[in-house]
Amino acid sequence: MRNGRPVMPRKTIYRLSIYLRCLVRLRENGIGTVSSEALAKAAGVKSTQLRKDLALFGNFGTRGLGYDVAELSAKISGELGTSRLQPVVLVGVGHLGLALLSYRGFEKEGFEIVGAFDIEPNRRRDKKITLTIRSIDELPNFIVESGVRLAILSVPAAVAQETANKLIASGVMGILNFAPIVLAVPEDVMVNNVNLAIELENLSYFIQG
Amino acid sequence: MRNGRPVMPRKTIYRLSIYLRCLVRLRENGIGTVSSEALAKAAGVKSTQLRKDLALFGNFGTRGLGYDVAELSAKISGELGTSRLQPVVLVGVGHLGLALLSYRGFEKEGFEIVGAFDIEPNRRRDKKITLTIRSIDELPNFIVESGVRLAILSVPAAVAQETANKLIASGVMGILNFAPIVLAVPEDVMVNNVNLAIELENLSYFIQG
DNA sequence: AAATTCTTGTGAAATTTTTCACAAACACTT
DNA sequence: AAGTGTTTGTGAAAAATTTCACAAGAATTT
Repeated sequence: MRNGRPVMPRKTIYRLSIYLRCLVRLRENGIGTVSSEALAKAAGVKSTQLRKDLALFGNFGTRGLGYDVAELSAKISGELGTSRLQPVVLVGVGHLGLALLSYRGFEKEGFEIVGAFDIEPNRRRDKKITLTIRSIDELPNFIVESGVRLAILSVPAAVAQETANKLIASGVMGILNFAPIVLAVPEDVMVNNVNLAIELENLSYFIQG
Repeated sequence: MRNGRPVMPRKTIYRLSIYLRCLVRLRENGIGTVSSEALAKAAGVKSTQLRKDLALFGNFGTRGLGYDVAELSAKISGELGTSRLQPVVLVGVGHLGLALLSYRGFEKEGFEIVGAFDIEPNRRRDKKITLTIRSIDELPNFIVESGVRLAILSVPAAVAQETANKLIASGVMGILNFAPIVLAVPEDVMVNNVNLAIELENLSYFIQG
């Protein structure tokens, strides 16, 4: 258990995110009710898996009818904790970091980048952005004062571990890591890695033939 | 089996990529031999898992000593099919696509973006890039003629499916998909999804408390 | 060269995750 | 209001993945 709720497998949480996006799309299309079969198909999973996933935190369906799109959206959203806007800091404003800052998708999905940091805040950057880029030195204070718990780490591999250490020391609990190394962190800190080269390598293996 | 080789689980392939990166780092540090215990620790897995993973395609270790870093690197690299440079096309040159083009990390990892396509190739872009951006109309011919099998898809969600269809019709077998939708593809086509909002949502769930 | 230490490779056990199969519950039709 | 059809929720089975435990092999020491 975790805060009185059952801990759900990480895979289930990923799938809940996918279900939620499908539900949002259904709602945009004015669809009020959906069966597990239809929703599962949209999400690319089996219907039994969808039902098992949902069963982990409640019974929301109506037999013979399906799920109420709006209600299920709200339940999943509540479960994921994305009901309200989540603040995030971004550390490392190179090519990738800059793109993430420019990417307007996050806010639509419930996340707001409230601070951007770089070792060289005044370095020349081609793109115009609205958010001020601060020095890494300001990072600890900013995190402590703002209470932000999530960070996007897009610094070079060579400094990723030390930067992560700073983030954690200041109170960050979750790191979305783009640096191609395995970060060593305390077990109550969560790291999700995004490594594009590994994803390509993976594709490359499976299409050989 | 797959071309006479045993098919390995997708998870194993991901881990092989991670092992390979750790090995490269070890070699850079002049380390010639490594035990499964040490390598597993660097990769963030258990040593038995590492050994099981390797056992799927050969026996490379020396009991009492460990693995030869250079030899194991070569074996994994060969298995993953990353021994030679892999060509990739990039479709959709918006914020994210542009960042990926600027990102010099791919070439270092064995991939080369040989073509970039956008529905609006001459749209004003802040960043300077060396690669010519072509019209989407040229996409099918380019893929057929160049024989590229891998694509990075960074177009808006609304046109992702139809763009994927074009790619597949021209012969693309693997798609790294950044659009936040589940693509419907034939079963011999492989899709890896990268969805940053979902990764953040996932972190957000696990740090609540 | 025997003993000791280390480390791999692997069968078996444990765990996790997915899928099956179907009773129970509800909607809709007649 | 009974009958028919649909869809959920779930116990049980199956499959996949991870971990354990240890024999076997090789290096190193004595």
